[in-house]
Amino acid sequence: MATPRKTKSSRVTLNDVATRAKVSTVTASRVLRKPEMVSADLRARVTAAVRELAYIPNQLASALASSRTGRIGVIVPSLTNGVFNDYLRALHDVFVPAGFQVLVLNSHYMPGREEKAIATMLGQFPEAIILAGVSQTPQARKSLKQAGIPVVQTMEIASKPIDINIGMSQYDAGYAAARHLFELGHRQVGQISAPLDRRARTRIKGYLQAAREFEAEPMVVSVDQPSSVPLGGQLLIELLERWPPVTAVFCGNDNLALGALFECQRRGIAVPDDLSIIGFNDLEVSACAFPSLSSIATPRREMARRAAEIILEIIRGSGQRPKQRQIDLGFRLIARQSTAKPLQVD
Amino acid sequence: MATPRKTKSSRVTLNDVATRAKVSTVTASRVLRKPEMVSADLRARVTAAVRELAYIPNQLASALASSRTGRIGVIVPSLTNGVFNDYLRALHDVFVPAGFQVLVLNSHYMPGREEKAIATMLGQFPEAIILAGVSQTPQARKSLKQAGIPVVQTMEIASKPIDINIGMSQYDAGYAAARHLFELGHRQVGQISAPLDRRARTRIKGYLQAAREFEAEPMVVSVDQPSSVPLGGQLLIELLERWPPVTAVFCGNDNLALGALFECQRRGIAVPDDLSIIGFNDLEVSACAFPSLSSIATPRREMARRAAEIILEIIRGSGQRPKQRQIDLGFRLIARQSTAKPLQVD
DNA sequence: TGTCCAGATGAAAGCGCTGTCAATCGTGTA
DNA sequence: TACACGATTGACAGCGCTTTCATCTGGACA
Repeated sequence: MATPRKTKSSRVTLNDVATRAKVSTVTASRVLRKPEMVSADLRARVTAAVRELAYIPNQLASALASSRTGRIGVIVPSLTNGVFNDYLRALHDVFVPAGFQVLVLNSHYMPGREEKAIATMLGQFPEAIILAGVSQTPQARKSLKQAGIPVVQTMEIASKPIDINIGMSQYDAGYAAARHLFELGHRQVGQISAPLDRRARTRIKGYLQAAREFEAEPMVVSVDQPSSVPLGGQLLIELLERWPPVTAVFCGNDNLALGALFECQRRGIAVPDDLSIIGFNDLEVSACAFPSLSSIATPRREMARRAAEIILEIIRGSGQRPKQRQIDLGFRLIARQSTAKPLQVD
Repeated sequence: MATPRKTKSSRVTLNDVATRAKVSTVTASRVLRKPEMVSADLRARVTAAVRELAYIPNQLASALASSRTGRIGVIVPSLTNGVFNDYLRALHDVFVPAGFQVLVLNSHYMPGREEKAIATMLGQFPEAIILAGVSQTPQARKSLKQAGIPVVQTMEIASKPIDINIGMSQYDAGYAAARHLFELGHRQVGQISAPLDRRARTRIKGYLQAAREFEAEPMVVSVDQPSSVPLGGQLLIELLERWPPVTAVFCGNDNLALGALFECQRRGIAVPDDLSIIGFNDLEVSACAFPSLSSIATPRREMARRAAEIILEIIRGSGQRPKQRQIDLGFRLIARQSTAKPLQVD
C-alpha cells in the first residue's frame, strides 16, 4: 500500500506493556491510575515494563473510554494583550498541579470567531469552559448550556450569567478612571481606545457618564484596530488635532497609554504638566515607565484563580454549583506620576 | 449509583445523526469528511440531521480511529515575551486554515520543564512538534526521535538537528549588535541580560567576541530572573554602579532595553547622548519608543511560517523530508535613535 | 441483450483504553 | 474441616469514530 499509515508496531500500547509484564491489560492500566489497588509484585513488573518500553499512554483512548478528558477550555480575545498573559498564567497555576490540561483558543475580539472557538472547544469535550467576557452569541450560549459542563464567564459582570460569573464592573472602572481626571480639575478630558474590545466600549460609557456629571464635553477617538502601543500614539495625535485644548486623556488600556506617552515625549508635551494620562489594567510596564502611568488595576489573576478553584470544586463535587454563582471582584485606581492637576485651571 | 457519570443520552453521536437521517453511520461520517463521495440526496438528509440534533463530532473518537489527531505541538520558553506572540501567531496563520490545531506548552526557559512538556505533548499524539530552541535534553531528543513525527527546531541553528532546523545565528546577531556600538566609537560597552534564556547567553558570547576584537573590557551584568521591563531598569542601575564610564549598552532583549530607557529618563541620562542603547528582537514597541530603540530584527515570523509550511509538506507528502533540512534565515540590524556616536571619544 | 465498471452505500472490525463484574486466592472463623 | 470474606486479578464489552472491504446500483459498451 502507498498509504502512509503509521505502522502499528511503532506505537507501544498498554497491551504491549501488559504482555511484557505478564499481566492483564487492566492490571497494567490500574498500575498507572490506581497503584494502591495492585500488589507490590505486579506493580513493580508493570512499572519496569513501562520504563523499558518507554510507554507513553494514549490520552485519546483514555479519554474516550473514561469520558474524562482532563481538559479545561479557555477562550480569550487576545494573546498579545498582557492582561491575558497574567490571566492564563493564573489559570495554569491552579489547573496544572490539579492534573488538568488547559486548552486556549483566541477569539480575536470577534463574536463570530468566539462562537466558532466555542464550537471547536466543545468538540474537544473539555470538562469545563472559561470565557473571558460575557457577550456570547445566542447560538454559543445555547451550545454551552447544552454541553452540561461548568461554564465560567469572567472579566465582567453578566446581567444573565450562563452558569458561573466572576468579574468586575467595566463600566464602574471606566467611570472611576475618568472621574479621577475630572476630580483633579481637568475639564478637557479625552478618551482614546480600540473598541474592537467590547469591554473597552463599556469603559467608554463609564467615561461618558463621568463627563456628563462634570458637564464636560465628551471627546472620544477610537479606531477599529487591534490595540497596540503604536496605535496609542496615533490616536493621541488625532485627539490633539480634533480637540487641541485637551489636558487629560483616559486611554482604553495601558498599551495605548504607553504609546500616548511616547508620542508626548516625541512632541515635547510634558506629562503630566501639559497632559495627564491614565491607562487601564495596570500592566507591569506602567509602574516602571517614566513618568509612571496611572491606571486601573484589574483583578485578572484573582478572577482566573477563583474561576479555576470553583471549577475544580464543581468537578470534584459531582457537579454541585456553589451557592454564590456571581462574584464581583472590583478594581483599584492606581494614581501615579502621569496624572496631576492641570497647570492652569482656565 | 452515586457515580456522577455523564448520562449516555445527553451526548448526540454520529449514530444518532445516521439514524435520524436513515443512513448508515459510515455515510454520515463521510458527509462530514468527504461530502463529494455521497449523493446529494443523502448528503442533504445528513446535513439536516446534524443541524437538527446540534451534533458536535467527538474529535477524540475520530482521532483514535484514524490515528490522525490534527494537532501540532509547539513548545515555547515564554508567553510573556512578545517574540513568541509573533511566532505563535505566524504558526496559527498557517496551521489553522490547513485544518490543524496548535497546542502550545510553555517550558519557562527550563530544560527540565521542556523535557516534561515534550513528554506531555507526545501523549497527545501530535502530528508534528515545533520547538523554540535547539538545546533539548538527551532524554527529550530520544523521545522525539522515537515518536517518528516531524520535529522542527527553530530560533537558532543547531549543530546536530534532531530532524529539521530553521533558525539564525544568535551568536552572530549578538556580535552584530555589539559591533554596531563599537563601530560607532564606543569603547565602554556594557551588556545586560536575563540569562535564563540560553539564546541570550549565546548572544553574550557574540558580544564578548566583539569586545575582544575591539580590545574593550567586557562588562556583563545579568541575573537569573525572567526577563521583564522593570528588570531592564534594575540591571542598568547595577551596570552603571559597577562601570560608571559606560557609554553604551547592549540589552539582551527589547524589554530590557525599554526598562533601561525608562531608567535613563528617570535619572536624567540622555539617550543616546550620554548612553547608547541597543536591544534585541525588534518588538513593535521599540520603533515607537522615544527615542526609538535600535535593535536586531529577528525573523521569528518567517521561522514559524517556514516551519509550518515544511511540516504541512511532510505530512501531506507521506513523510518525505525536504532536501534542505537546515535553513538559516539571518537577522537585520536596525539602527534607530537610541544609538549614536559617543559625545566625547575620550 | 449481456457484461463490465465506476460510483454509492453499508456491515464489520477495530483504534487503545477503562468500567463492570465475575473469578480466584489466601485467611480468619465456626 | 468447611465456609465466608476481603483483596487481587482478569475477561469482556464498549467509548464514538474511521477504515476496509463487500455489496449493490445504474449505465456504458460490445
